[in-house]
Amino acid sequence: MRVTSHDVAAEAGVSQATVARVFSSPDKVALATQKRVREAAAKLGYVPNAIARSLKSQRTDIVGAVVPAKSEYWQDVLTALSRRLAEQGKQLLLFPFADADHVEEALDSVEQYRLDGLVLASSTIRPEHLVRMRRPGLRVVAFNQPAASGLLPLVMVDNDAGARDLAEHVAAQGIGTAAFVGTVASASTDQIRYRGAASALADRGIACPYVEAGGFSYDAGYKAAARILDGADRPDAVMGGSDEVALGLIDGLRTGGLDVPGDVLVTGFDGLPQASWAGYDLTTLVQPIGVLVDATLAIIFDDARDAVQPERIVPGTLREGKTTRRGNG
Amino acid sequence: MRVTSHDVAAEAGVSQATVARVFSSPDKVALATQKRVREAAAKLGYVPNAIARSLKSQRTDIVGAVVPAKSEYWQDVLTALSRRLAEQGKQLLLFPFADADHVEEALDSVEQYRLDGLVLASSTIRPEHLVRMRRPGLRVVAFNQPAASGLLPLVMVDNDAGARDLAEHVAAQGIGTAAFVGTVASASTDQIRYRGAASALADRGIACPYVEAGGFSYDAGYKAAARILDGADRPDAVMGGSDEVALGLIDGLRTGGLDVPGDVLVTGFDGLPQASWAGYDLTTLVQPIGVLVDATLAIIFDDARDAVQPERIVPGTLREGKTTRRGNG
DNA sequence: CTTGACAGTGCATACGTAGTTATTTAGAGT
DNA sequence: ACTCTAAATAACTACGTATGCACTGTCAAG
Repeated sequence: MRVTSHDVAAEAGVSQATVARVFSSPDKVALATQKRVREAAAKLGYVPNAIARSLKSQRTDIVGAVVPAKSEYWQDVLTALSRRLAEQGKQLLLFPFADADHVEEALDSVEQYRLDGLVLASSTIRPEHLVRMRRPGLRVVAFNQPAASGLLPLVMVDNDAGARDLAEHVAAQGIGTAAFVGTVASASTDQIRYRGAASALADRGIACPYVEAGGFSYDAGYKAAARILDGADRPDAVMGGSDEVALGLIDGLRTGGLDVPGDVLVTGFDGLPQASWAGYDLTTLVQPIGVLVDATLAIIFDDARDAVQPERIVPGTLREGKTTRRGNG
Repeated sequence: MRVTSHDVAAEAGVSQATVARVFSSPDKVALATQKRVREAAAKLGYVPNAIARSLKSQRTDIVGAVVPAKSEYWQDVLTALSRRLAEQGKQLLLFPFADADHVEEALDSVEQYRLDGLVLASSTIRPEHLVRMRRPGLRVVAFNQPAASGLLPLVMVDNDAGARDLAEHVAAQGIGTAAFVGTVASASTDQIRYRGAASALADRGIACPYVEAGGFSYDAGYKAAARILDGADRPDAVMGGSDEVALGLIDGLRTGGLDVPGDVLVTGFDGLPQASWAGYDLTTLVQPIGVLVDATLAIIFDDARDAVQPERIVPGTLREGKTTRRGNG
């Protein structure tokens, strides 16, 4: 049998309402009474029931996150998100989906919970799904999802500027040709990153064809490397659409007998921990995950309910690794 | 204003009870009535309130997981866990903790939710914390946590057999000396893995001193490599206490000028995706995460409430990579 | 035609809390 | 001593659903 606030009230000789106040708004209860209630609670092993609290208060103190089940990048985001929430006494409820076709199911279960907020991650969530989540009383934030612009409050890294930074850095190493190996062509982040990079390279007279890896994974990058090796003219630099793809590219190119960075320069995007590993030391654009997460939570918990959709574009940081360090210069 | 089952009932011309039954036990409602109710629900945009359901039914359909905030291995476990739960219409609530000293806080918030089950992950959770979680009505399972044996239902990979398999495999490559680089000496998995490996090696007359990396991370392994390089007699093989540490070791040894596997063989433990990456191709013991997760959920949701603490020890699989492939043989 | 079984439905209630309103108590001013 | 006010507490209700119980109607067996 669970111990309820009524039991504690009886033990302490006060009303249930007083017990509730001790745990939710202690400043309204006399100090002596508080002490008595807390002692009774401790004696009986009372713990407030969050479910009942949520039903009454219409706040769950839970933020949901709709994320792809498999992705290194999102793991880091979720870690940061859940830690920040935990600091505020809130929790993170996961709604993973296997692939784009299963997003709908995840969203169905989201609606059952009266979440305080919802983070929509993954650029593979389609616009019609995004709009569907616009419900009164639910603060939704699209995370790193350019396609949500104008539809939902949005927080993302500056993909365009980041891609340009990377491209300029690569160009400065004195390359003649380049290639961009994207993840999935339909992903909106992919498109922006490619356009940014291609545009910056074009300004320097360097062509940059687009190659689709066909996935967000290491494997996709690894396989794409083979296609680049088989191609007629090998580029001097390969820009990966994400770190995962870039790491696969590096291993794929090296397996094919090329030296990175000796023969080919490689860049990534995201700033995964693995990108910093000594075996790769990848030049990449590090996303300021902490800043992004803070901005996300600010939108969710900000009392000022803006009429306009807030949109936060946060700059990333170029991290120079040895994958773009040519020769011994 | 939220749409409730009462609103739907009014719209469909039935009682609230019937609406509730349509969504929770449809077989008790006539098909014609069901259709009418569902149409009314669709028209009004009704979605059952999971909070209220939980309060009444005393089931949340939510499983909690107490996990360390930073760890590659647990990410994979959580992914598998949340996917399996999603298939059953259940959700995963995360309770991450930064380090062992913050476990208490995580457990405090666990108690507020009336979870259907709780997965305690991480070998750094202390026994006193484990026991505290034994509460009526809450199904707790210790995941890969040997120290929980006898205290809580337990699911884990066979660390001892796995370590022996790895050790025997390494020994078969014809090594003379070895070293075991553990993660954190106080972790119970670490101890079992070391003893298993050392015992198997001792049977073949190979000594295997223990080196503590001091952490579960790549960095810890990377730094431990320096200590091995500085040591008087360099071992022919280094066994990592986990894949993360082993990957750090490899890069650390290579940075120090050694060839892996040419000069030193390296093994890991866990079977991380990164261990299969071509750049490493680490020999490791792959944990059957799917089996472990299934066993965990079976304990949580099995109606048969055993008097005895169930204990499932699942064998892992040796994965031979090139880090233990000597020369060209 | 009666009876019993049973599917289908409505009524009423309870889950445990938070907040609203009403009541008591204490303290200060004259 | 007597009001007046503010603080502290109690009584009560609602949050939205699930479920036991009672009731109605249908159908088959006797």
